[in-house]
Amino acid sequence: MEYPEFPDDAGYTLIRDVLSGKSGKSVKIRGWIYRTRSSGKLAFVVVRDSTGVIQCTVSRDKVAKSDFDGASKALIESSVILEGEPVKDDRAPGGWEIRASKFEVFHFAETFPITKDQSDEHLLNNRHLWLRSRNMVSALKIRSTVFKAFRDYWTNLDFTEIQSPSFTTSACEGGSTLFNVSYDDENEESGQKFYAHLSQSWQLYAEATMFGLENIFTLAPSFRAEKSRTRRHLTEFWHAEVESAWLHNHQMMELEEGMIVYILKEVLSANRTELEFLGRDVSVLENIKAPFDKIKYEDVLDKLNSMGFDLGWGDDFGYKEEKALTQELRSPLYITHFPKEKGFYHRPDPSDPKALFCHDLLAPEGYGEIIGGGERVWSPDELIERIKEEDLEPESYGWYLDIRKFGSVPHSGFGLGIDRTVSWICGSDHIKHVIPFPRTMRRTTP
RNA sequence: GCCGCUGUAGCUCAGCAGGUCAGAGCAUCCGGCUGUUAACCGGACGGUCAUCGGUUCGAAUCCGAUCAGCGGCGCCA
Repeated sequence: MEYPEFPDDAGYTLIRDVLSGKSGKSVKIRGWIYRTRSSGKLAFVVVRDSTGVIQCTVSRDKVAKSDFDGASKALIESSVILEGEPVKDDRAPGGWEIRASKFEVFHFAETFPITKDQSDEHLLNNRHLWLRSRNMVSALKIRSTVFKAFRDYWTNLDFTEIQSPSFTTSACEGGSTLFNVSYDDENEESGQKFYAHLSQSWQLYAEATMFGLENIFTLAPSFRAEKSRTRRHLTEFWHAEVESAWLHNHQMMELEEGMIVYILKEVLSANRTELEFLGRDVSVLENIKAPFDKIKYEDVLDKLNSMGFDLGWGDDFGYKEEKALTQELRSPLYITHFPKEKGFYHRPDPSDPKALFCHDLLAPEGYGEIIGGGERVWSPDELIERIKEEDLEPESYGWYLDIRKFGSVPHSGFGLGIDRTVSWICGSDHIKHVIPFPRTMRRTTP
């Protein structure tokens, strides 16, 4: 295969600008073939770039023979460079087309494995190619805005972004969902089963880092070896977490509301086209305003029981319960004051010690939990007591307990599941549709 | 960990009371068409029916095991 020289690097027009009618009389476009049809004298080549798709007509009488031959035989995903006149034409999908005067196929693609007949499995096996699809491109643009908005919101509040390790020996959730990392040769000699775990959350590290910086956040992957096979779970997911000194649970909740509203505002302003391409009902997102409804755990029990469930104090809400609560909602919902068994690190409410100063934020429309957070236990003695109550060993929390011995203060924090949030914003039916290379229990490739 | 499902051509699937059942559409290739909207017309190419074993005169079809994958639950973000 002979490759052409590296083409001119200037003078190209984005397809988005051609479609908006802003371009001049003649434009140069570069991109990839999205669809193609041809007859003996006329080829219709729909070309995409990262900003859109546009139909190009290549007429045998109006271009060099080699250009027409190339346009006729090039397969989907061939890369092309073309010049021509933009024309408003209702016969073209999108309302505009380019009548080509030059049409160069930069690289003839082999037969693209993804055609109109698609299955989940095939698209996952060919994820490295499916990333070119308008679905993936739209979702990833929205995802990028969510990351940026999260970062901007907390930076504007003077929070400091920090990084915590992914290799750790501390568990913050149950040990059953920890990934083990081996250090091959050394393990065999020492008899050690593993070298470290992969982090499930930055929280323990955040509480240590907080004492210097006071207000901090991070954007990082977390790892959970759950055997979960649902549309809401990944084994490697992106975790946006915040920790703040001198802050009560209810104050943290207010900041979170502001964050959600800010993220939505940014996405609506930057990604309306993408939301609409994905078929999202944008009005739902437009109508979300703070403050969100807040309901205590024990009141949720009553509400669910009145809907036909049979729950008592201490029972957890499964997805069925979450779905029942959020299916008809159009705005996020807070649940607070969970039973203290939910987490040893959350601070019990002094006026109701069986319940915690903590909260979950449930996304509406049946999407369910996207945030878990709360006020942390700050008294060293109380923390040790809580660890023992939960049948955990204080010895395994050595340095985490240590930080409480030196000027402990009240503080709160939360974790936001970014992928779940993007999934909700996109109106996606599966979390794996909004991350480039999803990782689940049975898929680590491509 | 538990429950359920799937595996037949490159892709999507049909065929499964066992006996011309190796099929269709799409893709690809060849031919045709000056306006197509993942077009249309004609032709060609294409499969150890996931793997291994069993039942049977005979297995894509029934049974078992294995492998791969998908969905849901519990748990969580």
